[in-house]
This record gives sequence, C-alpha cells and structure tokens, in this order.
Amino acid sequence: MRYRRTDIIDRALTVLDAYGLADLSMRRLGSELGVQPSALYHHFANKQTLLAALADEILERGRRERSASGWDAKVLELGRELRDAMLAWRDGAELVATVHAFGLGAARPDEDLAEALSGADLPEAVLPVAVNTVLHFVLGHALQEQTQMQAASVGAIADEPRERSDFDLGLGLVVDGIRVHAEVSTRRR
Amino acid sequence: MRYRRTDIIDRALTVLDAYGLADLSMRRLGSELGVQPSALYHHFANKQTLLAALADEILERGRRERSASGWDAKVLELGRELRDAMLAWRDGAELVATVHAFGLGAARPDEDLAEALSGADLPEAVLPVAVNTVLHFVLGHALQEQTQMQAASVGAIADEPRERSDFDLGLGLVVDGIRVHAEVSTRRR
DNA sequence: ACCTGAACACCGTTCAAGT
DNA sequence: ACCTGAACACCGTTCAAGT
Repeated sequence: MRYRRTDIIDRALTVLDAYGLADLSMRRLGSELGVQPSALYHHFANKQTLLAALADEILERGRRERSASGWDAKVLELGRELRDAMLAWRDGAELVATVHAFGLGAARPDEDLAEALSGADLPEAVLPVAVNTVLHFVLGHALQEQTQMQAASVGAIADEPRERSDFDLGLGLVVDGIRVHAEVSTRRR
Repeated sequence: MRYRRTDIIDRALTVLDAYGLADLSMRRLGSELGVQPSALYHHFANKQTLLAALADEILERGRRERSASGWDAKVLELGRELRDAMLAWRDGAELVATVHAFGLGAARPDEDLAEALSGADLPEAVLPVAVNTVLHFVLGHALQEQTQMQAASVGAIADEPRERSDFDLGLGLVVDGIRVHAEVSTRRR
C-alpha cells in the first residue's frame, strides 16, 4: 500500500473523529493504514506537523460561501464559520486551538479576520491586537462548548443541560479608545 | 523520604519551571523526589489531578491585594492578576488553560470574575457568558504572550521584537444589548 | 519514492507486597 | 500512611536496509 500525504490526512481525520485526539498516535494511525509507524515520517517531519496539517484541513473543509457586507457582519460570519468547522470533528476545537497556540498551521483565519477588521478603520498597529482578541474568544469558546458537549454525551446526562450556550454573545473591542463590535453565535446546533 | 501532597506540588512546580510542561512526567517527578513513580499515586489519583492542583497553586501564589472599586476596574484588576500569575511560571498559561478547558481545577477565577461582573447589573442568565468571555480572552492572550516570549528566548532572536503586545487592550462585551467594558493590560513586563 | 524492522529512550497506571 | 518492584500496555522518533 503506497500512500500520499492527502491519504494520510484523510485517514487521520477519520481516526480523530472515531477515537479522539488522545488516541490519535503515530503508531495507531500507521496500523490503521496497514503500515509501520515509521512510514509516516516519510510524509511528515513529525507528529506536530501532521497535526498542523490536520487543523488546516478541518478549517478548509469548513469553508463556506460568505455573503456578509459590513465589516462587523463579516467578523460575525467568520467567527461562526470557524466555530462550526471546529465543532464538526471530535476534539476539533482542541486540535485547532493547540496548533494555533504553538504558532503552527496556516494563517488563514488570521488573514481573513484581518481583512474583515480592516474595514473598521483601526490604526494599523492595533489591527493585529483586534484579530487576536476575536480569535482567542472564538477558539476559547468553541473549546469550552465542545468540552461540555462531549462531557455531557459521556454518562453525565444527569447534569442539567447547560443553558449558557443558548445566547447570542456580542464581542466588542475597545482598543486605544476605538470601538470595534462583532457577534459570535453560541446557539446550540 | 516520606512526603505530603504539598511537598509534591512544590517540587512539581520547580520541575515545571526548570524543564517545562512536556518534561513534567510522573516518572521524572518521582526521580526528582527520589521516589518510585508509583508512590505519587498514593497522593494523587492520576496525573490530571496533579496538574489541576498545580494550576490551583499557581493561581493561589499569584494572588494580590485588590483595591479596585468600580466593577470594570475590578475586572481589569482580576485579569491582570490572573495573567501575571500564569506568566510567572514556565508554561504556566498552557497549564492553567488546559486544566480549565477540561473543567478541572478550582473555580476561583470564575467566582471572582462573577463577583466583579455582578456589579454591572447584567441579567442573571447572562452573567456566566460574560465571565467566560473575559476568562477566554485572558487565558488565550496569556497563552499567546507566553508562547511568543518563550519562542523568542529560544534562538529566534533574529525576528523583530513583536510590538503588538505593547498595548493596553480593552475588552468590551455586548450581551443582549447590554454593554460591559473591561481592560486587560498586555504591556511587556 | 515509499516502506520495513528493529531499536532507543521514554510514557501513565496498577497492584501485590513491604515498613 | 507511604513506599517499592515489577509488570502492562503503550508512546515519538531514528535509521539502516529493502523494493
């Protein structure tokens, strides 16, 4: 069996979704492909690189048509797309957040957000701060949503269904006195 | 050598600070204490529990006198305290963020923030959303600050010193039409 | 180009047994 | 109460060698 990079990423995604991030080991992925673990190192320098490629693929597959016109509506739209992309896969938020925290993976969401936020006429130096703040919020919130969803699906059905995710939450920034405003949906799907 | 829980936490913190979270293994901590790794399981049910206790200790040691009076000044003060507490230890932000994401560790920061934000007269149901948003922002931002600090201290001195952390960043919330405002310092120490 | 086989240096956790 | 010793079932990564 001879594989290409994309084959391995595809299979890694199904393993992720079926068994979770903790069980996505190089050895497990290898055996799932019917291949020695060492064979994977022909395609990826190390596990981190593979995970970064996985995170990119998750975001890529979550891409949607974008129709919003105002800069704040654009930010909202991007936040929703990002969140939905991560929540579509088991441990997706954890994977993407980890990869992002370590500065790996594509800068796609950063660029898209920067493009949207550039419509807010922020001072140039302040734009990256705004991008990061929105991104932190979306990643952190999705991480928590997913953790709670998955915790709820494992036995702890006894706990009252958390209601705090049932709001539309507005995120505003005030950077050097300039107000930025955007919203991120946290409604249950 | 007979140890108590607190001895182990103390030593774990020095190992964390010296070698980082990735090298803080039960085996390594055991050998650092001159004890079999299995001995640690007399004091902690598992590694996750130990890490949660470590996160709590980091926040506890970072506690400061609080003097702010307005609710928004209180939120700012708490955010700064939290951030400084995490940045005081190698991988401190990663540790605390991970423990928090998995719903472990003390609910201390949540309670403190809820107390501060309760002064904003938000609808009851909306308070936890505001708490989580501020917390996500502070954790996510500290995580990124620390990652970049540590990346910069390892060889990559060539890169231009990132200037985007040199701002006071304001975080505003708009929840169900009600405005909340707080600030978090991102100045270099 | 892609993979095998074997090795290296590790992990977290359990459990009977010791003092 | 606290620890040892040994075991179980794993890890990521490297590297010579094969096709």
